Amino acid sequence: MRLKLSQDYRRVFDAKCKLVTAFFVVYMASNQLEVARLGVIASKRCIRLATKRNQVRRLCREHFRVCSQQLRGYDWVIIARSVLANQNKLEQHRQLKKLLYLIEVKWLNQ
RNA sequence: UAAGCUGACUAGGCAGUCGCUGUGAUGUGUUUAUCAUAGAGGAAAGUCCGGGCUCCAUAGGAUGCAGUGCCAGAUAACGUCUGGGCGGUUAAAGCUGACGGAAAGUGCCACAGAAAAUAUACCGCCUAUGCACAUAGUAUAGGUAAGGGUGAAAUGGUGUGGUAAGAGCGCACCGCACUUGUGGCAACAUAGGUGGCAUGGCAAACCCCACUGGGAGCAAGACCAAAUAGAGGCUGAUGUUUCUUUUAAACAACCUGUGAUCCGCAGGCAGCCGGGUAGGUCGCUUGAGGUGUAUGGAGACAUACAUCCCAGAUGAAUGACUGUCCAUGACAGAACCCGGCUUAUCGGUCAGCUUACCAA
Repeated sequence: MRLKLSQDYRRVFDAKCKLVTAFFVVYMASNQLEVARLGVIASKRCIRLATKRNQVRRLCREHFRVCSQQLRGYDWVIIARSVLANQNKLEQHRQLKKLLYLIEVKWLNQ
């Protein structure tokens, strides 16, 4: 599901549960729901061309959809950093997989 | 067949699985399931023009400012498009144009050159007179602008007559100006006559002439709900008259709006600082709409009839994976909507035209 409301975003940021890599910044906060909700931020300042911005957003959403069973019960916000735009598609895929693995190790196993 | 030019179209296809957004239907009953269906571009981009739409209680006049600038037409409108004229360019098809005015005025024209615009005379050419035996030379006075040299540009060009040497001084042709006729809606073209050369270039220098332009933009704007708050600070709220006074009214001034200035018009509290918010619904997609046929037109386009409904998000929907085929997929993502222009772009298809070669 998509994270839509402004107040939800603020709640996630205020939870201060974050993970930083070279390509992404991920915030997490628990919600009292049965599903996982995701918001992707790809700002115009980081990724200039609209096509690339859309591409990154879709990739993120797709990867989280695949893993949505493990991630349920939490709200997630992914911020894409400007380095990501210069990578090709294959590299972006690899980085996303790596990110998901890191998330699993850090939070879900606890 | 090859090379080139012009115009139009297209922008990986097919099958399967999972998912996203809108709409409709059904169920459940209050926000979710299931099914069906639709879902980015030729430039969606740059925001460079024009228009619709909305608001600013009006848009009226003068000046200014900005834009446009051969002619005719198309259009809602345009700086766009079509056709034509003229200039430039190409072997041709074609391409291309800041294409009104320099005898209204002001200004500028580096270097070189005598002289860059009131003209003038450096080297020259020629005549007369003096010096000199004389040619030559030199000095003075005068006549010239043919030749040389400079420059991006030199005061009509070429030829011929003419002359002391020369000169539109005369003549022929070309150019130019004026004028008359013819063709054309017009730009303009063309034929005749007259003049005897006047008007160097730059208007992408100011300027003049003609025409056009009120401003701001969908975060426009309308409604609903909540919250601060009809809160705080600062600035200006004047004078005269009427009235016993307050209030109120009139006139002048002042302030605000009419985003350049003045007049005019409207209003009487207005402006600034600082703080907070921007949640929902509408606007929001049926439109100068698309497609087809017919008619009119040289064309841009117009008219009539038939038919179709074709994105509408808002922390922002089009994706991922698998198989397969080929040429191995460029530039690139709607955000109120249209008409253009400009820029980016791997390719592919079709039509017309030109030239060259070959064959008949």
